[in-house]
Amino acid sequence: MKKHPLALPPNASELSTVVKTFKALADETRTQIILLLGEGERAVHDLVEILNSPQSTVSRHLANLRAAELVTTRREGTSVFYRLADSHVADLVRQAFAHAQHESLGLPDHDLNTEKQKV
Amino acid sequence: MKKHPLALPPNASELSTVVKTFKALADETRTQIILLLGEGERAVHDLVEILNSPQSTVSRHLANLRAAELVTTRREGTSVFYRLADSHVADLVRQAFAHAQHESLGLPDHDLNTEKQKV
DNA sequence: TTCATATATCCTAATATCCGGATATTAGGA
DNA sequence: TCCTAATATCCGGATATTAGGATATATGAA
Repeated sequence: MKKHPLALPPNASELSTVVKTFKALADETRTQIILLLGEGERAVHDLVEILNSPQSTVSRHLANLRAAELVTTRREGTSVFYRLADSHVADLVRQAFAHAQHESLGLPDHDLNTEKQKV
Repeated sequence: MKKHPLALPPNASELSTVVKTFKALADETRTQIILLLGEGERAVHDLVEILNSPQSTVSRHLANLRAAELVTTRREGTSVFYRLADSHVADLVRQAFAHAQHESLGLPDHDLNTEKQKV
């Protein structure tokens, strides 16, 4: 497959959307929620139990993901079920994890800090 | 293709790494830098010019990306060239952009807010 | 050594984000 | 209507992130 040159000035609106997505995923609890929802929808109280975190906290994170349009809700009685808005997000997170496993082969690069130890 | 169940309790260290990566990408300037480096290495002063942003600001963002181990440096004389640490990050960003383009088909979902307009 | 260029880091104020208890809000049942 | 379970939102304090000018550091040349 050819390597796209990544058209330079990225569409401002797209860039904004992308950054919002990354912001939404830049939190352990939220990333965990995405992983969980990758297995199927879940009611809030289930997530609260699984994550073992106060209800208000979980709800806040869910609201965050909702605002970023990464998840969707469905109400059934008094419960609200959350699910992924689409499969792409889960793919993104999976890919990030795949990459996280790879790393570790960290040749220290040019080592900017220890440039020359001032005594 | 089969759907992986996404092994539940994600390895704590991996989760941490993933979140660090997302945090690093959760900024417009830094995402733009990654896009630029996706085309090849660049010296800091070039990035400063392209991004039209103060040198200290660009350098700070580069340090951030360096800390997240997403980029690598190489010095040549007084200039420092930055490049992607590996191709995965660029893939991740590309994928995020692809997703950003897709969206827009936003059926309002269950619309939690406008549940019932209190007058 | 002195100077100029290119970078990195320091410092401070402004913002943003986070947590979680307290308090709404909503739905359904008695 | 009153009560309870399930959620969402509010609030205030703690922490983190950001921007950018000022300053320090590194490199090469004169």
